[in-house]
Amino acid sequence: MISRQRDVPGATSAGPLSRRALDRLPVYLRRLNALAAAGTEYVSSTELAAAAGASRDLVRKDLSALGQLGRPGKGYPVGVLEAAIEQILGISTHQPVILVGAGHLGTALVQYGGFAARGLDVVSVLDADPQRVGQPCGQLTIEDASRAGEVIERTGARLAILTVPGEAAQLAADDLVHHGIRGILNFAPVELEVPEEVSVRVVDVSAELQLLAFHHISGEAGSAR
Amino acid sequence: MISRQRDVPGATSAGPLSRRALDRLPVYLRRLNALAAAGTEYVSSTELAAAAGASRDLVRKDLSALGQLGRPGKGYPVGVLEAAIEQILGISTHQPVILVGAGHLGTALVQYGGFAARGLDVVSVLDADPQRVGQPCGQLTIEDASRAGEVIERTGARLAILTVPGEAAQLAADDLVHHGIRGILNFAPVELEVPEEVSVRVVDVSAELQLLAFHHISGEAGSAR
DNA sequence: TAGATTGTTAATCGATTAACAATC
DNA sequence: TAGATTGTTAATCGATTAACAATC
Repeated sequence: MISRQRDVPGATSAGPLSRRALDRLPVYLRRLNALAAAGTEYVSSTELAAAAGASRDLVRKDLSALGQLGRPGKGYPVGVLEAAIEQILGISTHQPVILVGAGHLGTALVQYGGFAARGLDVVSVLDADPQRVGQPCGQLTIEDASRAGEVIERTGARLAILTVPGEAAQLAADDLVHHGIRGILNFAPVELEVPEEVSVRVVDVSAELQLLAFHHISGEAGSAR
Repeated sequence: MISRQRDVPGATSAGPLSRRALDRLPVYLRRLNALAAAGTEYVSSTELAAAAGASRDLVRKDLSALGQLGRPGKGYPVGVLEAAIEQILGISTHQPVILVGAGHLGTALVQYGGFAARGLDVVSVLDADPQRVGQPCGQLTIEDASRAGEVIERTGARLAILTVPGEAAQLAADDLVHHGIRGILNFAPVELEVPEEVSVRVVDVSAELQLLAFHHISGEAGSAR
């Protein structure tokens, strides 16, 4: 179940990125974006550590996997580090994403806007409810979910956000995969069965809140990340 | 930064639960709920493993921390295991939760319904926009975020879901903590600074999607959980 | 009994922290 | 130079897997 370690395609050079390190890259990147906007030139591992809730040793370890980007005594050049992480995460290549399930959650995500800054374009919203088809959702118009094949072909999307009810999720996923989707961000509280070559990430909101409640009850403190 | 290991208060007996094991409990529970509803009496570690995307050895290890609940040759009694996990996660004690930020995402979560089954009641929705105050949101009526103190006192909530824009998140969190909130589920793409005794869990949707895109590009396969 | 499956210990693996020389 | 901070190796820690006797 644990991902096999594998070389990162676009990596400048240097060592392997652990699975956990990879999870932290977007967090570092968010901070770097803010620092770049503010015109800051260098950032220390200590500062990035505070932003990510990690130790500074860990930050240095993570970043050393991208190459020798830092300058002893000064820190890491913001722009260079930003570019290196963006390259690893493939942001330069703008990627089309489709969203299936135009309920409140789907609508929230379409309007969220945070995707564009990360190289991801929501190019189509689909829904199975004929009543919703044709209605606006953000800047887009809701399309018929039964036409997912056409939409995927037209947009070239390989990623999908799935915000349909739990009982509809597996069928929807099957359809998406059948038509070429290779990565699914699943908001339905259901474990999807997909072919080996398809990646799935699960966002289970109630599980998160339940664990938070547990942490709270048991007196656990601090960032429960 | 890593949570200190600590004895679980309501634990029947038995060993310590690792942080990762704790994360898996809600997943097991979801499956157990379904099995119980179907009238199944016993479930094997193999079946739970398939549902959770873990190995069956790991499932047995996790569950052994709850006590010797299984029967060799038969499996785990569904009802007993269900009750044990619910007790650990504190579901029996229904907990009030408030939600701050009644945009699309907040509305989606209020209407989501999956919380109730997990012992969590969304008892109030708040928003800072005077235009929204007084309007309905699911079964509730939106209240004024500036009155968070009164609401928290009235409802006794110690948990909050934060679905406000990123730039408003820290101020909102400060206010909530000031009025007694001790756990925050944060959807804003911002690292919150909170006192040590407050727990925060972050749900960063665009980071998840970005990582998914990365997995996809780099040809990584399978459940990227 | 034979087959299945648990609970637990030991072995492995991966990730984090500690330490420190090298460098600005 | 002195102080700060990186990059990297070794030590520690925690989590997962493997193995197997005990039990239904």
